[in-house]
Amino acid sequence: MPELPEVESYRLLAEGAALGRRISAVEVLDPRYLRSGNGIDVAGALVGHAFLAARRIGKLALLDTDGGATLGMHFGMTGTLLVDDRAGVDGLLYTAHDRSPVHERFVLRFADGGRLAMHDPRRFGRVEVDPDESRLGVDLLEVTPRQLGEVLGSSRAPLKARLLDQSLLAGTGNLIADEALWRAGLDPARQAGSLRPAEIRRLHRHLAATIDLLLSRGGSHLGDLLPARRPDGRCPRDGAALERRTVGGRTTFSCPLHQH
DNA sequence: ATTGTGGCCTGCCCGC
DNA sequence: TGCGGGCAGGCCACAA
Repeated sequence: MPELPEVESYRLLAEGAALGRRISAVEVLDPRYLRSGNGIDVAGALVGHAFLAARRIGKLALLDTDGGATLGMHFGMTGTLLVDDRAGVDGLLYTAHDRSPVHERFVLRFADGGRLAMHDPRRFGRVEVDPDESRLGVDLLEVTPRQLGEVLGSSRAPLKARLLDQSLLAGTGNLIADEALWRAGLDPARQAGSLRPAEIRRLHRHLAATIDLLLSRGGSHLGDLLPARRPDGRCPRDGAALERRTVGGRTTFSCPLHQH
């Protein structure tokens, strides 16, 4: 699913194509897609209003309306944002070949006849009005070395698990975590609190470089490690057989030769 | 409190 | 060719 680069492309799409258009209708095609713990009436909050700004915190896209309400969109593992049937990114696995309307879960109609839709075959995504933004930690694009040190803290959890904890560091997904740790030469399973200051700085540098690279390439699935993320995969750097494990509950590939 | 696990869903790929 | 099992980039509730 979308990691930060994909959600950023959705944000850019919304910013360029959805701002200033009056919303005329809300279609919740899948009732479970609505996360309505705060009891806010989605249609009531959106209809008649227009979006003023498109923001993003981690993997959460946020559209602020001129009525004061904010539409929050999570894309789960297979979600895509469509505006007037243009997609935010191409080449997303699982959805690239199939944008069948039956997989649309949430649609906004604009008074000008256009539409904004969330397409999500696997239905792990969610929409919510006025989501609690404080649930999310510092955004991966903005984290400082000092903040990264605080994210890791003295935790005994695996390093990778901490990087994936959205309440601490927002935006890191499984692929980006593997790619950055591979580049930084750090073992994903190491206790987070065991990193020395120099290693934290190194990790910060490689996280930043990784996200910049993937943003410029246009997708979290375009990393250098990704082609080797398969059985019998070999480290693109030194040719060693990659190790495949579950770390932090997620499938993890790493190089036993240069990641410590 | 922190850390780990199962479950949510659907589609694809592989092996039999 | 058909079918079952395993697997997938996220997140949440719950258990220990």
